[in-house]
Amino acid sequence: MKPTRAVLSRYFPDEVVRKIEERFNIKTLYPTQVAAVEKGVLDGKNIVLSAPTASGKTLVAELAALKHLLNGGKVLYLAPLRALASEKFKEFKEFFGEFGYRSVLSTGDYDTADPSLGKYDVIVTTNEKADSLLRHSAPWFPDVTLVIADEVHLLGSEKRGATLEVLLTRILLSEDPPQILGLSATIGNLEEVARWLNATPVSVEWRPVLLREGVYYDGTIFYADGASRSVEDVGSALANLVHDVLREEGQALVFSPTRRAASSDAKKLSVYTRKFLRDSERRHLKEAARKVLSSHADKLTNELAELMLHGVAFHHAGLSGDARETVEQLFREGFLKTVVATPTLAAGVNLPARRVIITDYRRYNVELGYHESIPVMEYKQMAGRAGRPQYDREGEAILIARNMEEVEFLFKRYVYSAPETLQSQLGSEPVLRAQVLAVISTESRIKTTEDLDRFLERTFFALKFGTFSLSTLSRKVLRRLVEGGLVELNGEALKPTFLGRRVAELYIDPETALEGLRFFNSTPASSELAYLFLVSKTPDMVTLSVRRSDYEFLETELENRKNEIPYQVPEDEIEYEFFLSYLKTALLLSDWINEVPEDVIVEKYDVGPGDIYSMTQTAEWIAYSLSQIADVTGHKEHSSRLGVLSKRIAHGVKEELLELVSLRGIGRVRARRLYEHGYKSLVDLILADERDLTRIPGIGPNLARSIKRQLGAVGEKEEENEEDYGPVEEGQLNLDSYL
DNA sequence: TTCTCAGAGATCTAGACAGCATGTC
DNA sequence: CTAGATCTCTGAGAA
Repeated sequence: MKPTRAVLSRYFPDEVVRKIEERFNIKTLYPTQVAAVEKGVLDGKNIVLSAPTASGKTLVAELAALKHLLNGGKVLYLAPLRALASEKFKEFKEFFGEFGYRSVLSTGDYDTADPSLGKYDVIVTTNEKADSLLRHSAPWFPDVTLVIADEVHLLGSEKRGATLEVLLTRILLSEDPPQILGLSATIGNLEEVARWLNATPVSVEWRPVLLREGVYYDGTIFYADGASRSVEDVGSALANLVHDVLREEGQALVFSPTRRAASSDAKKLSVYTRKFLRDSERRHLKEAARKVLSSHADKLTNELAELMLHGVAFHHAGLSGDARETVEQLFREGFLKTVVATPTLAAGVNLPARRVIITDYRRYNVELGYHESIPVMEYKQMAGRAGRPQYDREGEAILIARNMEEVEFLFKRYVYSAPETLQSQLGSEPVLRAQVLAVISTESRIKTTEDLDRFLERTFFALKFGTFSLSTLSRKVLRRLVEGGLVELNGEALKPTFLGRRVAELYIDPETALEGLRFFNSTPASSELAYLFLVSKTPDMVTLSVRRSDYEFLETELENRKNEIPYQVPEDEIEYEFFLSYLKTALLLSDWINEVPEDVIVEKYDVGPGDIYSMTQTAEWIAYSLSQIADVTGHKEHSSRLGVLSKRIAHGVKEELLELVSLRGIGRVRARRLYEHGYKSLVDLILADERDLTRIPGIGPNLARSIKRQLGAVGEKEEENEEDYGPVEEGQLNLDSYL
């Protein structure tokens, strides 16, 4: 810890330092921040900073950014998750706003028009969004003088690592490369990653709250420091650990390996958590539960609401976004005593708790078909959530062992182990295929295979494995792209086709486009289900797994609607299962756009509202992209059908409601009600009496007024959008006020 | 005849980025 | 170093 002034006065004018000290009450700097400054973040040096969660990495980023802003620079901040991006955006808006600089957020689900991004000083995006913006040749990019890559260890992620790797490679190779600040969890090969980024590695282990790691077995917590603690036996191991910390007015964050385990653990714990609730807390929780249920009335949400009344909740991706946020907030405010989560919360938003409990170190891997131990890095991420900086003197991360030998094993495997080394994920063919197409399509400097090789030489993969294997693989990948008509290769000369460029811009997997083309070329304009099946079959779509109990209904549907599906039913058993899972996915989407209620879909397909949301969102994007691909390749009929379908998926409605649903505040349910009451078009609504509208259930006076206002302002709509407020919440309608 | 319950066998398993044009119940 | 919690089916015995 050092006085802020002592460290910063060299770099910032007095009034800036004063503002940091006084306005933000930062009187001293953490070791993390001191170390980063000493290694040269503020001197423009590339840095990869590895430090625990909550050890002050964000302030390092803010200081570095501020330095650039004061010099007239521009900052690009990359986050791996939308939720993280929007969390940082809020922080930055406040911090940089104080100095007169403007921040924007741009992610897939929340976007401002691209050109206007250039007006801002700090641009916050997800990695993929930044990549996409670059593919659309963001005109402001050359002005960026600092790139901050948060959670760079994502580089090692099988699914998404390559995007970040290629994005960073592009940045490294850009004409006038910006400073790079990488922020990372602890990794095994920090030096290597730093070397790749021309950066100085800075590793700090300091935390603002002491972390004690331990393993529990049979009534005792064994700590890494040799101490131990007896825990009162109230039931199971998990119950004991939770009860023990609640008794001392702490909170517990429990990690369970599956959704089912999370909700069943939460249920078992409710007996204990409820005892620690005060009346006022109980009332608050009741209100919150009511609110959660007002937007989703399905099985899963009901289960959650019921548990919330007892001071516990589960948290996983099946929950709707607002339910998840509610749980996070209630836990932060102390109303919920315990949250049981799947790994969503391990890498997502920071939700610290006095005691973190990891119930199982194994996780089932569907691809491998067996349980594997979770990586050390993931354990460290979960453990790092222990201890709330303002409230707890120390935090505890406890693994549960089932016998004495396992206690020892867990210490060795997790507590005392260093995290794994990061591996480049660029070496897999499908991954490289998409990236190579993107690079060829959008990097104007890449005109020959030699240029491509030179680019690939600069990747993290090449640093580690040399160029040879990558260039061999890239030739193979190129051949495939040429065959697919996405790239033209004349001798050494390399050029994207129009289609290829479009695929890169749409951000879809080249295989998705090729799958679409095969469909368009072999099938005349088709049924709704055919298109949905196509969307589901695409590698960009997440498909539902087929359960034993699904066979019956899937096979009947298949029998009845075989003629609607322009694909052969495969003989091969494994292929057949894939086929059924595409069918199941297509059927869910079909129910969705035919206005089957959400709670019915939840029951029928055994998914949560959050799953429906993410599936429909993905399907909408793919359907739109495929309609674009059809358009570009001259399949007009396919294109227009897919275009309509995409809109229907977005809103979950039949075609006849598309017009109504364009109104703000009107979704699938209210649109249907309006329709049933005879308001079938916007014109009907223009002619309608405002008071008559309020008689329709679900439409109150505020909403009725809003509808009329929107319709009256049709001609002035442009004006409304003209003024750019950035992604600010105030711009949103508060729908609660309609109810 | 119907219900209940124990035991055996079968089943199932985390997460979440992107386009484009505007906003759920 | 490791699969285990939950669902479903079946059949025996009770009501």
